[in-house]
Amino acid sequence: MKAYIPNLSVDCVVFGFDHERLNVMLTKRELLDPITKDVIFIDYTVLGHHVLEGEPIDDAASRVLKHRTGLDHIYLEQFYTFGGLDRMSNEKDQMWTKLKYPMISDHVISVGYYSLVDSFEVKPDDKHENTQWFPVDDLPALGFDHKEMIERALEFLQRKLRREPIGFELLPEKFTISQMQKLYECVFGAKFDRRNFRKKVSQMKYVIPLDEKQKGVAHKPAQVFIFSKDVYYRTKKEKLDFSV
Amino acid sequence: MKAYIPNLSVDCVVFGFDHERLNVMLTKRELLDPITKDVIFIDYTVLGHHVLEGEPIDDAASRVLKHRTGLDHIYLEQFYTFGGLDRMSNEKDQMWTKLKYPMISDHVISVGYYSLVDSFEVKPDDKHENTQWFPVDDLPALGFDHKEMIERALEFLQRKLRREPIGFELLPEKFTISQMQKLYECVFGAKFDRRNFRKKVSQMKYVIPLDEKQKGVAHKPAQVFIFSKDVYYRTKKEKLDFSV
DNA sequence: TCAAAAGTGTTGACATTACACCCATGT
DNA sequence: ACATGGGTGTAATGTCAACACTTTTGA
Repeated sequence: MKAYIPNLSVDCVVFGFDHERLNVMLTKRELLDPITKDVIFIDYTVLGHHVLEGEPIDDAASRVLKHRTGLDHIYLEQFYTFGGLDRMSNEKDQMWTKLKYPMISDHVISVGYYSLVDSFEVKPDDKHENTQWFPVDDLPALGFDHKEMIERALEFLQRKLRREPIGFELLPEKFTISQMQKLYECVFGAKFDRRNFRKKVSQMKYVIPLDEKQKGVAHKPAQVFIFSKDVYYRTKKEKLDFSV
Repeated sequence: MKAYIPNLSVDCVVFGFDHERLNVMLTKRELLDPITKDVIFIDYTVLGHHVLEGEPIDDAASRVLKHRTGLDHIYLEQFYTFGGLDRMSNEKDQMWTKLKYPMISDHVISVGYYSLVDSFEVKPDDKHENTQWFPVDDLPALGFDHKEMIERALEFLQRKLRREPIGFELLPEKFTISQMQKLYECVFGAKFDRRNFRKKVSQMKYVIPLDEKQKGVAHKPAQVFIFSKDVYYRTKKEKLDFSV
């Protein structure tokens, strides 16, 4: 077991989509009085851990994800590094740190990553105790600066999704246009016109219809699509317009 | 004098515009054989330094800038954190580190910032020895992973400039549309149509014409403009289109 | 008077928006 | 048979790209 770098951690904001809402995976943090065993506070944090000596930070982020969710080889991207002094300055965070990690510096820099998964692949009640999904627009009390961290991750995701087809990481392999539209609406917090959305999607050559329809739904079954990374990379070209 | 955090540094990619090209400020790094005093190698690095204990990383970046250029209160934004193991793996970087900073870990995480200044405000031959401007499209040999760092900073700058009017940080307070166009062309590495560019600029309410013309130029003198941050913030609104 | 950059409008192609009706399925 | 979401086209508007000539100054 290698030693931790005392003032460097990674935090992963794991986004999941359940075809209704955009969710974030959070871990319960419960501080008990060491003597009376009373609950001092309960709140939640994103998944994080200290970086090990000699460990590349990207690997540290993968390690955290793997360890806390069992997931491997999923979309993971660094978005921002949080290094203010105030990030641990709440009273409860101070207590938590002193009681649980007395050897850790009170100035921890944290490299923020975000990750995209299909919510259905990670069940909230799995063996991963104390870890569950919360809708991004209805978050519980959060520890440290994790509220800001989630907001920033979401902005980053929005900007990225405007430029690149990463939304498919949040969808099952086979999906319908409606599911895709719902996803975009959740991420951007906006409504889109159904016909215009479909028009746009039909111009994306890398969203490919299958010879397959939805089954078991009480309405006209929808066409099923897959995303082809391959076609995407072969057909993409840079746009050079500048705006604002 | 506070202690450094041994494996955490900040690096600032300082961009400057001299109305001809986009430049980066680099420091000469010269390694001499400790016995024979022969030059072992010469190359350049961006401006960086270790973070101090208890110092917010944004402050560390400002400190580096102030110390190395004398500049204060200039545009400064974090863009990416570099934390691979290979960033110091070149033989020359290893030698440099062993000879100059033997106490430093060989796994240093570096938070990358970029900064925007008007090149004319920082003269390359100032008292800031060993620091000079290089065109981004004609860089010398660079130490560590600083080539990748500059490329990434430039991409980041491009994306930011598409969204927000930060180009004015690279221009003098009063500027002409041609200077502005040249800047955009340098940053994006593209040519724009003069009339279309002017049309676009004239829609930007925050680019305000002065009652003033260029002087001493051997052609029709150009209208002079200023940028109003104020007007920008009052008139901006989010765009919600998603592309690709 | 010449060289050099400033300034100015129109057109066609394309993308974006707004909008209403019929279809296939399960219950 | 009905409720539910699936699927489709057009017209109006806005945005982008391409393009050539006249003006003002200093040398």
